[in-house]
Amino acid sequence: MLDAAVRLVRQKGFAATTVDDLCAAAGVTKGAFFHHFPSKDALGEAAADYWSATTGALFASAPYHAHADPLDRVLAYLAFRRDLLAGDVSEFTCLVGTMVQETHASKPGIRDACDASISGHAETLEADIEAAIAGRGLEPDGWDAPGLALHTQAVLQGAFILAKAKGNAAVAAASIDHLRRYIELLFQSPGRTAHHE
Amino acid sequence: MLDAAVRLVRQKGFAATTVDDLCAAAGVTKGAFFHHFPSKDALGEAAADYWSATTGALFASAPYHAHADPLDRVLAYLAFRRDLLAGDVSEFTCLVGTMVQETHASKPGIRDACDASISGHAETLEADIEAAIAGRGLEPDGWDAPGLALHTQAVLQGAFILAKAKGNAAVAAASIDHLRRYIELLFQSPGRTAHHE
DNA sequence: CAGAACATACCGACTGGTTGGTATGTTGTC
DNA sequence: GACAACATACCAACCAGTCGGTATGTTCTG
Repeated sequence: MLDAAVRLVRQKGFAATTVDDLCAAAGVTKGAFFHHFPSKDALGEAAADYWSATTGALFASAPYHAHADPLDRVLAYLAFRRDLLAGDVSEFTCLVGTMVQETHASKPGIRDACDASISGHAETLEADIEAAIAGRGLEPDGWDAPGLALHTQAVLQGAFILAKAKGNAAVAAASIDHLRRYIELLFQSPGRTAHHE
Repeated sequence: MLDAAVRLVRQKGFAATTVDDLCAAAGVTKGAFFHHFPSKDALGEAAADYWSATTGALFASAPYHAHADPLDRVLAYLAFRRDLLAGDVSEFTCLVGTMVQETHASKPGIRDACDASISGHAETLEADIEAAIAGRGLEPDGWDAPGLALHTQAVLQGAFILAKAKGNAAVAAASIDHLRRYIELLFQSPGRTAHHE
């Protein structure tokens, strides 16, 4: 049922997804729906939490953590995100990024659940960024690890919007490449030679 | 009427904005609405076009074009975008970015109008980026001016999503700062000293 | 210039279908 | 038989869109 919600909301948005749609897609009746969720909004929050849990598990078990160097882990994370851009647009875009656009002003519960999902995911990057900063003796001027972690999420969310507008993943991949280039440049101490690309 | 549409859709999204809402906000009757627009979807397309026109005029007359150096114009554009992050979230976020999320799969007309708005705006940056590349004798490796222009729009759109999730503009400003830093690093030839910041 | 014929802009009650939600069964299980 | 997990039937509110009608031009014709 939550899977159906994720699928439909990613395709049509939250407001345009009706409870009847949801029930039909999940193969349950309306009675069952309202047995489990007190309202459609509650389903929205539950879907956001479910999204946090499933994507959290996906990223926790992803191979990019294996790299010894923390910066390599961050760059491998981006490569992993890039590899996920496959299939139809609605299959790789972000549920909570979509929902928060519609609900940010009118449904605080859903908005907060979406924020928790995005911010929580960003936090999983902070330790690696922090370690990369410390490991290279960098002294960031005007930025820090939490801020850079959030910026990566902003780039990804924006990449999804462009992909939706253009109907293809290529433009999103290009933005991720720019983000990778940025991080490489950031962590290139002034005197060092460029990374091999 | 189009102003009311922009305001309401930015607040609630396209699907959640009803024609009656629109009429009440614009002070017109339903008869008048359907006299001017054959359908709600047509209003959506018209609103996207109106958005292209009004934002186009805003940016065309903005002061950032005055700089002599093309790279300075690009950086001043970003400073201008940063300055626009004032007031309520729904007052500085992007209409077409919001609409395309909901309509990309089901309403091709609106999606294309949104794409035209974003892509058209990105194109206004291309000449300056191109001139900055040429003026510095840069030989971009793996990127070009149109791609970087689109990336700026991705960052801005993503910044808006984070601002909506967190309910404040600060996180969006931070992402624009990262983008500015990226562009500064990109245009810093390997041997040159860093820009004053 | 008078007046018929037509066009445009608008009104608001109405409609058929849809919406989120409820009230009341029925079924399976401990 | 008690209680959770459903199913069915239903409702009032709401939705986009329609339709008959009006008021105000505009154009054409003699």
